Amino acid sequence: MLDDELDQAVALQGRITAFVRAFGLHQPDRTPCGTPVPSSEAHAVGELDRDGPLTQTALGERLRLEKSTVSRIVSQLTSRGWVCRANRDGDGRLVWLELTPEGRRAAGELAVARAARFADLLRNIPAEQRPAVIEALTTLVDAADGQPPTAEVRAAARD
Amino acid sequence: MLDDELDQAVALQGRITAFVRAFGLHQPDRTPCGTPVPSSEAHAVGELDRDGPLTQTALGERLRLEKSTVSRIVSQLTSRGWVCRANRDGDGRLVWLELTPEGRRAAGELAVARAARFADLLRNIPAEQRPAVIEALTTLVDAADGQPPTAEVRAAARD
DNA sequence: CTTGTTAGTTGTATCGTCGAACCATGTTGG
DNA sequence: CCAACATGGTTCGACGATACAACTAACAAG
Repeated sequence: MLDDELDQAVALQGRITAFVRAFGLHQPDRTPCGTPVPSSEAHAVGELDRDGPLTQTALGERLRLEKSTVSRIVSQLTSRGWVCRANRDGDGRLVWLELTPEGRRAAGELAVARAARFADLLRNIPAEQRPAVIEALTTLVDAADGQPPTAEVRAAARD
Repeated sequence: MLDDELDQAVALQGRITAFVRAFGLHQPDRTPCGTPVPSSEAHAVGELDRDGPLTQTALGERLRLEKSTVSRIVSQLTSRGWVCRANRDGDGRLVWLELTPEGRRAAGELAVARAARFADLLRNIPAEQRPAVIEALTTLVDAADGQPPTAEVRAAARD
């Protein structure tokens, strides 16, 4: 590995770390809404709002979460009355998740709150640099997708 | 707000969300090392390794964590024998944190492991785009710093 | 109908963080 | 000089987020 590459890797690491801290991704953010909503639930609701009814595994793949974790999140959402678990005819094992009208309303409010947060962030980026930043993030996501931190990878990395 | 800006905000949000998921920032990552080290401890050690002895509040500011959280992390690190708490002469309230030789060794190993992770990421970014990505992240950190998610801000956002 | 697979659930463990209450130790103004 | 305030840390209790393992129910083949 060239020194130049090593320098770049170090820089990348520093920037990402700094961003995580500066943007508060560490913190157990209670997303604002009528009642405070845990962010994991907010993510799930957002996904269901965008991509219609999903099974739990499908939702888990989108969120990159373990099925057990998804099951718990969904339980919380149903007890909130935002999601309904349905067994459509066909495969009896599948649990189809769909937002209730309440859930759709909540999803809308959450989307607004989130948008405001990101609009603030955007406002602090000089206008002429915005496209470049968005472009760069796209590149970064693609790069991260190339080395998905699945359970196997993480387990291997631990050894 | 212009529609264009709104579109950009939505794009930004999507990219950041995608990156968080793709890079696994959600997951309780046990950083590899001799023994698995919780990532919060790894961050603290890294900071102490870079910026010499620090007081706990100083460390907390760097990590953007509450003093109670820092106290707990430091306790774990001292019980690991990686950090020593010292009371220098002067202000008797201050607790100065310094890595032990063991701690410095561990910090080195952790740095290597982390560097490998980011080198992998870098390798998935086309070489000619790397400087642009790093530059964009710098811009993003600055933007995030402009609206630091401190306790007051988060509390205000909740209301 | 037995064997194997797949979708979800539940139990257990760990990590990560905050806020409030509390205790020292300093600092400052009367 | 001492009372009142400020500051750095610690402890306690709570909650969020996640994983893995063991289990059940439903399906799929042979």
